[in-house]
Amino acid sequence: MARTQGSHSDITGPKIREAALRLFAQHGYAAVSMRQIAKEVGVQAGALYNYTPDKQSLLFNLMQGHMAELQAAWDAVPRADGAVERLRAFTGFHIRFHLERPDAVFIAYMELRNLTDENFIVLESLRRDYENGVEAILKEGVEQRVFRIPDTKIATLAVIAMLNGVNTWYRSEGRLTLDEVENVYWDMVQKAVSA
Amino acid sequence: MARTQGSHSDITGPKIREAALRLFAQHGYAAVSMRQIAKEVGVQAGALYNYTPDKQSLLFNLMQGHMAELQAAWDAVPRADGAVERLRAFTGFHIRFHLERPDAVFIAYMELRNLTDENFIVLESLRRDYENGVEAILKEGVEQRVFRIPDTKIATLAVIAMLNGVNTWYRSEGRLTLDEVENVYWDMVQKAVSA
DNA sequence: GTCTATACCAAGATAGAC
DNA sequence: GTCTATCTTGGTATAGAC
Repeated sequence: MARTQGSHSDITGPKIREAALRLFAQHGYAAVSMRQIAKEVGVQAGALYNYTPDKQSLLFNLMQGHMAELQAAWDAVPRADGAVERLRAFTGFHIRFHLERPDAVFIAYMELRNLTDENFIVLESLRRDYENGVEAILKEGVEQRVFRIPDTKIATLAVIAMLNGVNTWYRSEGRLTLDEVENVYWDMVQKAVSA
Repeated sequence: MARTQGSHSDITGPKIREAALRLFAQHGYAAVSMRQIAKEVGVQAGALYNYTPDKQSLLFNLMQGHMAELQAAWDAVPRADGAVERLRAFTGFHIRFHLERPDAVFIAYMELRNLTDENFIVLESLRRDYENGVEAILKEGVEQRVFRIPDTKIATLAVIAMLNGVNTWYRSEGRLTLDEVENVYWDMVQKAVSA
């Protein structure tokens, strides 16, 4: 018979984060109760408070962790030669990273409004850092005369918005492989910013 | 002294829709209570139920109304000559229509998960109709050899995702006029699908 | 058509036993 | 670290008076 009591701090913590991530993505932060999360994990609601001071912190930590991972992963991608190749690398990276974490991505974009003002500022700053990295590539390409872009800030947001769209329709069982998806988007991104 | 009781059916109905639209967009459907909506309108919570059978119907009607308006407005745009001009017309239409109704747009994309299964199917169908209209333009352009698009379905979603992005950053007091925004996006859209 | 009052239920969070 | 039990608040929705 399974134990229903005892210490499980090393596994319960991650399980709570996983359950919260999935449930928040599926139903929305406000629509998910602490009791629901606890049920998924297999503990009572009160036990959650050994791992998070409150529901808001749970959300914030998930979002902050996602953005930190995103930035760290992009920073770890080897710097390619020239703006065109760097943009191509970014396109592939961004698509793959996002497709691997649909829940975290969805939450990071959708639950900003449910953050406290304090937490919101932190997330906005992380998002801006990431965007600035992309804009730097576009600016570089404009200087090198390989891109022609009326407004690099808007183009940055447009490229990211376009790439994020892949999460709304891609299914791994679908007709296209990841490589094909990447190529289709790269074709569009590249032409969109081309000189 | 202001009346606190009496009949106001002709103004209360629209006021409820406006308040719900704004509050849902700002905080999310699940996070907004009927009491909050009532307070904005200036009535008691119970009075809302003279206008909607329940909270879910209120959301559904807002979303359905928005999509119906969107489709009707696009259908009313005069059909331009050739795929390129039609796509340009679409780009301008889509940007302007969406910027005029940021709250409704936000809800239409974000609150799908809070619809009942039945209502979700209806909305998805309306969304697909709209997308198909865009894809038809792209296909036409491919046939006429003015566009070169590896996958018209993906390109449709990519173009719409890119254009929707404008709602996340545009402010009417900002440095760009609507015409300039339109031109910047048209430059990117046109190049992205170009042959 | 709106009010007040309320039924009923579920939420977040805490206390104290084990 | 988890449990059970509970406090307090606020949710949707309804009933009946005006």
